[in-house]
Amino acid sequence: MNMYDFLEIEAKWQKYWADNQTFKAINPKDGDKSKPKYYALDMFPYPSGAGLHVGHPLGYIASDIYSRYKRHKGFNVLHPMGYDSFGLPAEQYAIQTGQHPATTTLENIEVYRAQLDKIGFSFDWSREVRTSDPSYFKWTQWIFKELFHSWYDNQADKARAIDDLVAIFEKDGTDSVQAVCDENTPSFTAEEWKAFSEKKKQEILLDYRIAYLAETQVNWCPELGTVLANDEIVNGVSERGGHPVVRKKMKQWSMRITAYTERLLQGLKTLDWPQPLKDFQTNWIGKSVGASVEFPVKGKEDLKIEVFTTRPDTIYGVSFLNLAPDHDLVAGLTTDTQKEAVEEYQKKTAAKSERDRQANIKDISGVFTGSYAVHPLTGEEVPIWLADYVLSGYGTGAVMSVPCGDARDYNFAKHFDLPIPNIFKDIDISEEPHLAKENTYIANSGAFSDLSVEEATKAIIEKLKEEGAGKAETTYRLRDAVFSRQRYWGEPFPIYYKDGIPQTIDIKYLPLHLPEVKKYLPTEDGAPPLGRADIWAWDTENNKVVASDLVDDKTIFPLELNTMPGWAGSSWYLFRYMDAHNENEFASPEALDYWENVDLYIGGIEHAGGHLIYSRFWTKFLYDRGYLKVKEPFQKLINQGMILGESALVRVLNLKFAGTTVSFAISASDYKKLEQNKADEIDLTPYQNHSDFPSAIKWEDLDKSSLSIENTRRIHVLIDYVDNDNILDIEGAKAWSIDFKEFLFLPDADGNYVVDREVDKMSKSKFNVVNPDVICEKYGADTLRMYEMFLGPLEQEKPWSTAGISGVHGFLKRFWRLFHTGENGSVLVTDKPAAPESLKTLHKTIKKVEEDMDNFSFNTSISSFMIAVNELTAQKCTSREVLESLTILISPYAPHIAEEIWQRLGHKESISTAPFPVFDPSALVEAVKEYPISFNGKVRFKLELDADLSKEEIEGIVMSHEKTQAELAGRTPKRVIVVPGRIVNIVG
RNA sequence: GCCUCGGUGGCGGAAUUGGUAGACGCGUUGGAUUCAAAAUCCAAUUUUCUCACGAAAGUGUGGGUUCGAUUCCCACCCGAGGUACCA
Repeated sequence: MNMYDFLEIEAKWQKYWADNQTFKAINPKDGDKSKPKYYALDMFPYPSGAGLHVGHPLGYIASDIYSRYKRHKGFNVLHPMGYDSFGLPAEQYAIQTGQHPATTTLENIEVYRAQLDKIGFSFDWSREVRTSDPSYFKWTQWIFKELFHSWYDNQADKARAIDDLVAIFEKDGTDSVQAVCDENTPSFTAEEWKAFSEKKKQEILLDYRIAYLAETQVNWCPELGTVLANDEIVNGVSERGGHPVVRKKMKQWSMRITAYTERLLQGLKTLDWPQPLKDFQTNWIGKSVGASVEFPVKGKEDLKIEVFTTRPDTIYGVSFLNLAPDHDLVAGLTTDTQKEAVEEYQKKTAAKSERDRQANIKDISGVFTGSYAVHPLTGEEVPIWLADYVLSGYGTGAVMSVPCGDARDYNFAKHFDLPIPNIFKDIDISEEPHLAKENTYIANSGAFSDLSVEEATKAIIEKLKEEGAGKAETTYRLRDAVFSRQRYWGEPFPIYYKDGIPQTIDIKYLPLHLPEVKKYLPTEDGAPPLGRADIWAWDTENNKVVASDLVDDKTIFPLELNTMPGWAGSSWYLFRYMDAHNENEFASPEALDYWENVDLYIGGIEHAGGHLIYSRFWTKFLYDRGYLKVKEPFQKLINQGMILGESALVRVLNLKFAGTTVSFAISASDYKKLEQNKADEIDLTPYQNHSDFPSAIKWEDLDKSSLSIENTRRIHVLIDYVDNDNILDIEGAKAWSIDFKEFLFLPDADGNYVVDREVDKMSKSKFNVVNPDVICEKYGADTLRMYEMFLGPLEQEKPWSTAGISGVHGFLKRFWRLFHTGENGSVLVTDKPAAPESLKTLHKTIKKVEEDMDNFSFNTSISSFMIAVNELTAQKCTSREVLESLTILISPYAPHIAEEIWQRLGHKESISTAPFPVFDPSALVEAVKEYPISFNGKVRFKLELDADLSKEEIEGIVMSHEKTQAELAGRTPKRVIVVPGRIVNIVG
């Protein structure tokens, strides 16, 4: 009786929390900030059809523990959850089945919710958001409109309303404007501006808008029928599905994120993010500081080659120029004698895929154009070459080659026997180039000789400026973000086209709902799926969507057919949670002011280049336009490590006989021999004598060539059929899957078949997925929560293994029993003062748990809980004070059992309202009383002391102690080192 | 190549302003309880030598600083992840 019945307890409290809205966060009235706020957020999931496995909740459990801890600490905690519910898988499924993506998405969300609920999270579900919900994407469309109606003013270094720009144009034309805009934007006077037609004006403004429409080179994926962002492409193929991607020019919506490069970079310094993630974003933005330099072409004075360099100090070391093979000027530079070679080289490079170029990174190739450039400072002639290591997409697509100071230039010069002038003082470059900048002085550089690298950089840029041959310049790798997707299941743009010019739809008429289509594929002539919609035109008189064939381009106009990318909805969702049901604003200023930004954000590292950059961009934009008071969305961020699955593999060898094949499940040693091409060492008698070997097949017919690694494969088997010694339950596996039925298993001498084990991402195809529901049913959610934390540090990748779970489960049982020491297992607590040793146990645990919380080191807290429960059990502690405090400490980790015990102790309120116990150092005084003493680092003995004494006091006691005196034997020590609470060393 | 993180028992992992390395858990071994099993409890468990008392070595390798180094410094080895002809 009174057993720890976790199933009943957990169901009971999950219902209680839901019924009582225990975790509903309140937005205080009138901006009352007397209670400090804390915003803990998880990266919201895309609800896929596969449901959750034990890896998914890891981060949620961590943020939940921290949220519960913060509630105990008196914070007003916002801890919401929602779904990133627009996305490709639902659309692919719709294409295959014809089912509307909204339907499947809804079903998946229900499965997710049921699974999440079983784990006992303290989410405030009243604030749930779904990016595909019209009440949500209304505001995504609104933000797009704001981006469309904004431009970036470099002088103010912020985004401003486009109306401001129009006013400036009307007053001064382009003269006083310093904006981030398209390269070929024309200059004009105020008069010229006023004279422009409305269409012309709109076209010009489009060059300035932050959300703009432009003909851009995009990554087109024919297989998926859509463009992809750079971060959606991995190794030249699409991240999803692995389809090939080609470059193509298309008219696309883009986001002028490049306006924010510097601020995105600077902002990183203010964030408490993991270093690898910051480094990733720094590289992704890819800032290079240097100079652009113009090299006139000899004999063609109108032609100038602009190069970008980060090392202007080395300009006297230039011995040739290198252009990208597809550089615009190549045709004009090539002489007749070199024409054939150049064209062949261009063809060769163009044919190389991204992959080939990466694979052949060591191959040096290039071709001379026949032309020469004139060095802007020395006037010397330098040959112009083409090389495929120069990329047209970066910088100016041309480099000044300084072989003595750059590895690629050096190798190139050696390979083609070009001169390698040395411009470094006292440095030998005969074997390798000199790349370092530190302690380096320039030589053979005219007036700049003897300057340090740093001095020379400045002086040479100055000189180039004087000569009109160059200027200081900074380039970035980050490009503007393509914002159009040729998909159905995404946010429609609030845009229609009048005379080819995009117009926005007023907020009053938003959201613009997705139209119904019969098929979710692109149209036959290549338009996006929305091109199939019968009702998809905008009636400007009645302000509503009408049938597409009514378009007359007078009052009824075509609507945008593209939809927004996945990152649109996820870039601002953190703000919607603050005021999730606001129908008039994306969130009220009061709510935004109160909750500010996310204090703790937990999620995977895979969003480093996408979501986490875009959402910083939008936050800064909304800040510029006065909607937000914060400049960054996520103050602290933790990347939780993935939980991996352990999979088991059976090695199968297909032996071919005349006309048929027999599949053997072979031993690891035979497999290894095949791998090492030592097939002749394999003993074939067990194969031949296998009891199930078909009698109809003659062994003499064996095709010897089938004894090779090519005829093997490894097949995943459900891990449940494998024991701790990796021995396979052959009968079980055969009954489980039809594949295994036909294999002839070759057991070892002891009759066991041993499988290979591998640790890998959890996936259905590997049969290594562990479902949290199963764990909850067998051990309970509290055990699952604690065990996931106990596996190891949060940030670390770790394999899931059910082996250790009994330890945590056993702890919860002992915790339960600690209270049920009364007659017949009833709860027994007393109000008598607690024993000092019990107080010691308690306060040492409080201290440790608080420290662990500060460090997000949840795994070590669990160890101290285990120690505490063991000690208190041994002490037969029944003190209410001690046991209640301990329950509060444990409750963030194991909330269900804590609530149940809390109630059994006579409390009416949820334990989540209880204050966190206060640490009392005096309870620990006795705990630290042993000081080992050493003399000359050799002799040591222990001395019992009281704690909380000063160094001097301890030293006095130590020195006068008889043991010390005996040890010293009349000698005087040189030094006595005292570390309070630790150790005492006496140095002779 | 570069960047980042890491390397501690049979396993997951503790321990950092330098202070008794191996907490806690798993596993293993032995024992108690039981007719038996499950469950529970107790004890041992870094390695080597020793019947034992005990001794020595020991945190990837080699050096260094220090009375004292898993921790700090230098050089190297190995592993994981990321990234790249980025000028």
